[in-house]
Amino acid sequence: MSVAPSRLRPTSSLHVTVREEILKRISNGTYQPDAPIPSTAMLGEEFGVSLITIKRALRDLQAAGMIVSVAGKGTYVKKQTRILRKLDMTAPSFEGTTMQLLSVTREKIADPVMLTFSPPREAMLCVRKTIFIDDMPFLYDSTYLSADVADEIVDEFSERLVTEALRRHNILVTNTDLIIDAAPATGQVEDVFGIPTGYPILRRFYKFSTDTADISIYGVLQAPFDRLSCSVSFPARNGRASRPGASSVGSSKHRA
Amino acid sequence: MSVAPSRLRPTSSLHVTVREEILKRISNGTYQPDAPIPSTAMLGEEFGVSLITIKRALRDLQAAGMIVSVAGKGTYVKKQTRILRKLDMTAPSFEGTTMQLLSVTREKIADPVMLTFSPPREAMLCVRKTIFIDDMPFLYDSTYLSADVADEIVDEFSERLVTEALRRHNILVTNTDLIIDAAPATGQVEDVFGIPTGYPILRRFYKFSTDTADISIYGVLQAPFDRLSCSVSFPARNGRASRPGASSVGSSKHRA
DNA sequence: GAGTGGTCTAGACCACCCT
DNA sequence: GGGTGGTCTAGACCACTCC
Repeated sequence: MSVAPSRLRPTSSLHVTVREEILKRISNGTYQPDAPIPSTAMLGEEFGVSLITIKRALRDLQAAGMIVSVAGKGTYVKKQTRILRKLDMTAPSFEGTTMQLLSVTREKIADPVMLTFSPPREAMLCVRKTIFIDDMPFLYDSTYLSADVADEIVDEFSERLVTEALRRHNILVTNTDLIIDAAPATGQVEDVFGIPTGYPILRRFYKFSTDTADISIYGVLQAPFDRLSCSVSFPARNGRASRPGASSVGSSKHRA
Repeated sequence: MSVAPSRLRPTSSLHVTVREEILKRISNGTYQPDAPIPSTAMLGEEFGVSLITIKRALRDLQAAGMIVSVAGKGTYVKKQTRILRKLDMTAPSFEGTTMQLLSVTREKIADPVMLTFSPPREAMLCVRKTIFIDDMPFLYDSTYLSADVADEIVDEFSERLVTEALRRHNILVTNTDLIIDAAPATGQVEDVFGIPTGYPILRRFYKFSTDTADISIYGVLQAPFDRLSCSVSFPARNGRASRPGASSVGSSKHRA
């Protein structure tokens, strides 16, 4: 948007033109955050296009996280608030952090990304929970534990962050492996965050190796793209390296 | 999909049922990678639903990166090949890496995420390029340089990776700041990768500080979610930390 | 009950590809 | 020319919210 506007002519299809016009109105403040935009009927009349074309444009804007439609009420401009977190900061405990246990099951790890950690192939204990910040769902966590050692600390995992739970049991994390990727929302994450299918998600797969034999923790943290991003720093790549993750980029919120 | 199938009844709408059925056929091999699936007309007949319902389902599958539709030809199952890269590994130079310069412009940095690096507010030199691996576009790079110092090395930047160009000029990187996030594809990235609007993108914002005064490099690397993911490791979080980024997760390809 | 968004349908035109 | 996907239309039903 900031690049190559190319607003010479309606570049292509009708619904794109409509979408970009609405986007423009959001950018320039014609449509205010948290306020409803005109109904599909009104927009259809204004633009002189059919309803489904309007709806198509709105659907795309929803997929881009710009608006939220509530059936029976209206369509609202989404207020953008994103949290920036340090990657190495595994136990941040922001103020206002709460969590809600969703399920505890026995499952084999099937996710192809997580399999690159070469986890045990047996069924493991799987704890799923939602992490809220200021009563807004920000993270969806799936933690996998070796089934045999987990019984005594499973309660801990359902109320605390993984790293916090480990620390409380005096288990030392010797190594943290992370894989970060993006993915379209599917299944349970859609419900947890109330987002449409295909909505971009930031995923952080983790493997915590510990000094205690047989205890390795695997899992994924997932967040909608507009809620969370993460930062790292690598000081002095040549010569002697120092503490990883010490960042000059502070943890903060910013408008996107 | 691997979680909570809940296939008791058609959970919800028709297009969802159709989508999941097609997804199932892709999973179980009924529809093979790189092979065309039946036309919308045939699918519509088979499922006994209207064409636009089929098209809706296919559009969602496209947004999820499962299929590719080519107008006038057909719809194909996408072969999943993803590259895993280490985060700290800024100059990998894989075999088969080529790049194509797209533009060199003077621009102010406007992206709100990049502004968290607090870059200079003046117009900077902006070099945009596409990075190919095995003739497939994998990365879209936008690099911002201080306009005054860049003239002599701008050619370098258009043919090489940022870090390589710096090394060739004996400029030492003293600090690397990264911000990783996900975002829906918009504008130029859609064209570069041939992906639809809203397609999940993995973004890696970077800031390279150097030992040479006044030279800091800012930029973004963007890749479709199904092409690239990245890994880091943090050994020994307590006590003395050692080399950052030394990873037990190898660089490799895997099927998703 | 009026208004909203979500879904579904039947039918149409176009641009494109392949034969 | 026949097949494909992409777009657009008009019209309909539903579930929901708000008054």
